[in-house]
Amino acid sequence: MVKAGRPAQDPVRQQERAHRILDAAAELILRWGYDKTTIDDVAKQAGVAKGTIYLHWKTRDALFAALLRRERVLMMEEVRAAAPASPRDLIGGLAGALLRRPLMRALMLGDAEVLGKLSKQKQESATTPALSSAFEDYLGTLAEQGVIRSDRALAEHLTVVSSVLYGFLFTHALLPEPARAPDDRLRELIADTADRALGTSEPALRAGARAVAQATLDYLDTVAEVARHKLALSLGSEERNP
Amino acid sequence: MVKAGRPAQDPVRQQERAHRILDAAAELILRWGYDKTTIDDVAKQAGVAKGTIYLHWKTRDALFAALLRRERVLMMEEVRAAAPASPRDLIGGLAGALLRRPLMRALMLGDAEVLGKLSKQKQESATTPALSSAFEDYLGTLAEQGVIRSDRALAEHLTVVSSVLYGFLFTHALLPEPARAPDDRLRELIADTADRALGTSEPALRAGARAVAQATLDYLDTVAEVARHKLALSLGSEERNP
DNA sequence: ATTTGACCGAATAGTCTCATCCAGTCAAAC
DNA sequence: GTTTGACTGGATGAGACTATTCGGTCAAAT
Repeated sequence: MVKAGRPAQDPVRQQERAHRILDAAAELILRWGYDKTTIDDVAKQAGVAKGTIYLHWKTRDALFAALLRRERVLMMEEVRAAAPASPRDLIGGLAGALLRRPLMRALMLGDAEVLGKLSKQKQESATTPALSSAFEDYLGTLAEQGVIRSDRALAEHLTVVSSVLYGFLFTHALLPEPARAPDDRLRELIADTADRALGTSEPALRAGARAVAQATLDYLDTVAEVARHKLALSLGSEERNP
Repeated sequence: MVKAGRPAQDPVRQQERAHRILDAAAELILRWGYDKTTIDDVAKQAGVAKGTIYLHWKTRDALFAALLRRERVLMMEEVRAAAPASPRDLIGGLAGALLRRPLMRALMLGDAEVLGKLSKQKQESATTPALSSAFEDYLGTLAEQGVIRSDRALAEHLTVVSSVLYGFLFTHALLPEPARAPDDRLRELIADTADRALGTSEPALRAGARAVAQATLDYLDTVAEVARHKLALSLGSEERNP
């Protein structure tokens, strides 16, 4: 009865509010887990009314999907900002970024404590065509420059990288605290293992190095761009179909 | 009053019976899963009375522990029989053997469908000292012969191998059938990745190769022997403490 | 001495009822 | 047009009780 309801309609303010809500959701989901974080909690934490949240997202799940998408964007931008110049740096960057982001880690490890039921769906993501082709382009360039072995199918390279990343992260999470290597060391081990697995570790020609670095950045740019695009859709109030 | 109840006491017959019971348990657990396999089922399948099972194992869990121990023995003997001559062959052999044995796979992947509650304990296994020292000896020899890099702690080598094995197997299991590489190929990828990660892939001197092969077999012998010993304890009617 | 299977009790599964929670809606306030 | 929060109803959980299952025992049979 006190506050007027009309200062807005400004799409910038709307975006800001969307992010405030996501901030609130992130904090609560990390503290209490997905299953125990209610929309009412999020609304209170974000300082908006519950109905407002439904102006942005049609369902609870859409809200959390947006949260994860935002997290992915932040992660990819962080990786990109480090300007990796080789697949090795790229993988190291990804590993480091994943280790540093609890939500991403939980998502990747299928952590039921944090993500509850949400973690069980998550194979919906049939990778966007744009991403596949960007990845293929990237590998193509790497092969041309002779920095990865060409006796293997692209799909196999993907399997190798995924498996190495996943294996180290998971094993790391399972290990009892005392025996665990520090995160930075783990990151090195991952980058090193994946790099050796991919490569003819021939140091690449001077000129090739530039092409590789450029391809790496291009690839990251594409990935980040796609991620941002998906996020943008998730902030407007778009819908996933059932 | 016709048949005496005394033909037995022959420890060989007892052993045979233990194995028959384990065979029965293996078949049932693979068909219906751990949670749904009852002692009565096992007894019927094995053609013995329920009480007889309790002459061999004090609890249901002890029976299944014995089953897994036996599986491990069989697997290690299979790997050993292939006479791997390098860490690469060893890891490939392990991967292949794991892929071929549903119970081992289920155990490794924590497959709740098959192993139910059992899969949640399984961190009881604080590796036997004998195994650790055998492993250290093995790595020591490899380092001496220059086939693995010596700029890394032993524990890290272990982490690397575990992570690679685990990562590939798990990713493999998650992937949708059509996209999955065939088991043989996967085995190659695993062996290759782990080998590159461990190694100075310098081909090792002629003389060194023999020493490496010998060390590999020695290591496997020790592991198999320890496994057999633990199994033997599990067949007698020994007890684990709570 | 060995083996058996009927038997026991603890744990689990099933059923019904009542209370609570919470995602999502919408009429009213601004 | 925008925001709100009381409200709804479907779902989920708590509680109380019964039925069934199954690990483990032991007296009897051989």
